[in-house]
Amino acid sequence: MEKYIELSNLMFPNINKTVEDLEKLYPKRSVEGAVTRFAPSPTGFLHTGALFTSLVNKKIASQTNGVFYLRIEDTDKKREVEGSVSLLTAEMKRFGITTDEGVISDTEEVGNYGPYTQSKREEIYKICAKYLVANGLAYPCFCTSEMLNSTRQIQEKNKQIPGYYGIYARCRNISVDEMISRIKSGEKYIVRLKSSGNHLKKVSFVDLIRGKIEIAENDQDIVLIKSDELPTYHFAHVCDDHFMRTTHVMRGEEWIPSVPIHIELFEKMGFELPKFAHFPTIMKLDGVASKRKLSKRKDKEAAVSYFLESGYPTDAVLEYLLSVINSDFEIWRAKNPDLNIFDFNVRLEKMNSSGALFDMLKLNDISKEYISKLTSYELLDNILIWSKEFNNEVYELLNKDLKYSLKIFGIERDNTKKIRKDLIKYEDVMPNFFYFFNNKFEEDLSNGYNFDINDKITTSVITEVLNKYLEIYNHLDDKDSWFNKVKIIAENLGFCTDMKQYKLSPESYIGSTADVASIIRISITNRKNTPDIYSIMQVLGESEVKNRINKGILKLK
RNA sequence: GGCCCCUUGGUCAAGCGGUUAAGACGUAGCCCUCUCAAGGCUGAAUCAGGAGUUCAAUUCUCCUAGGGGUCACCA
Repeated sequence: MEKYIELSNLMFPNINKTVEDLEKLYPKRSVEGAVTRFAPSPTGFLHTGALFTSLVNKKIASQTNGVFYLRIEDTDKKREVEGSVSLLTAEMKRFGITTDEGVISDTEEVGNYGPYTQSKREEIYKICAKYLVANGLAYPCFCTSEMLNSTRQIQEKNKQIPGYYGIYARCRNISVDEMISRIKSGEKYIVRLKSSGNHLKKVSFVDLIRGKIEIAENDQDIVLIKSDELPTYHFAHVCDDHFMRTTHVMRGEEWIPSVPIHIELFEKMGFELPKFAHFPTIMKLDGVASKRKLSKRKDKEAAVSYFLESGYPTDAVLEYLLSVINSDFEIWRAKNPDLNIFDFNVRLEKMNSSGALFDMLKLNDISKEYISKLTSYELLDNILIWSKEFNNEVYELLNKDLKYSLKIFGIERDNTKKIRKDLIKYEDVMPNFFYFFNNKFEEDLSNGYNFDINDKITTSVITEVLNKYLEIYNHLDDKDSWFNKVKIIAENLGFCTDMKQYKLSPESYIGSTADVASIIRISITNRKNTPDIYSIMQVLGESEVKNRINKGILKLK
């Protein structure tokens, strides 16, 4: 016993605080709700799966009046990407994933359980490691990575479980005296757990999503403190979640296999075990039959920045995520179309435990629906905000004449139940509405008109329609009289004005009223699918409408 | 390969021993219609396979298969 204490003092000469001191410094919280956290590594960007993890962690805390905090796990200095933390916090904020505590920017944090950045918690980990060494539960390991590699090769050759355990854990059997003298002589070492687990026995724990899970006990003498003096994930997780008083550890399912390590660590430290929940992975179909994790390199939708850049409303993305993973969200949404997404109660036990495929089509539908509910004011506002950041051309165009822009978005939107759903994301504005801007329209026209309706509608028919239309066009007409005039043109030129009739014998006519309308639509917008032509003309104004029709006639000659 | 997790239509997903096996997206058709849409209606399409338990199995148990994850001084 004495020897272990001597060893621990030798290994951690500058550590004077004890685990008891930490217990006092970070007392049990008085909140009765769940204490949850989101603990990403600063490796560059917010992953879509991570957005989901943070959403659920936040929800579980807020639903129970608990605490949700952000911790940065930066113990791997090699993988760290500069600027990640500010990007991460900014992106979370954009999606409304606000925290009660923890890191809030790359320089600031709030709360009494910090620091919330692991690299600043070195002393805490060392206090804990020293405790373990002093009690003979951890030891210094002098093995070099070459030695480790060669034993791994031997193990693989002999088809044995790889790793540092049993007879392969050679440093665990070195006498304490020898450890002390080797350290004194300046030999380099790391700190390992002295595992007492048995691989043939099982540990079980209750996963809040999956129920009881049984796995073999950990028997590996895993690394606690690396040669850079920072802890490994496992050790940091146990120390942090204990002293930050996390009650619910909720993370991706890739952590399930290492839970036995964590359980052993919690027990050796004498810490109470938190509750665990492991989320399924969001997958993507790769080829025909095989699935894989969303990957940043292959899938644009793996990074939440993609949704931001293309202008998906952030709530639509969250809504999609919830609908993918939580069974009754869509039913709730149907019943409560106007409630905020954060009013939905997430229930872990209702969460699906199998990995879901990311379905862009479904996201698009949700997003379309979301945008269709906005008023023209809200839409313009959102697009202005989006374009200012991501598409300057759109911003300039819309901002030049706000009244005009508002009119564009008002078409078939305000005061109507028949709202169009042309926009999936804000990025779609220009492809859909370019023709409201003369220079954009001209640009589009440089590839020619696309009057491709049917074989009987030749250039001369089109010219005739346009000429007639110009004759009768009156900008002051209301919608009904305007359409009546269109019908008259159609009738005079041999088009069928009765759709039913036309469907019965299309061969007896050049086309239908619909085709006449198409001709007018194309001459004004060069598109076959647009909102109501009458409304478009009203927004464009009389002279521009005449101008465009004249231009069409000229170009066709 | 060992261990772990998962498996209801094309996708997401209700279901928790007896159901005509919800719903959404997508898809096909029809209706509405003065254009483009929007909307409405209808249809096609699912319990991975095999044993067992049971009067009864999508539901419980076991096996097989498939998919995914994990086996670092990375998280």
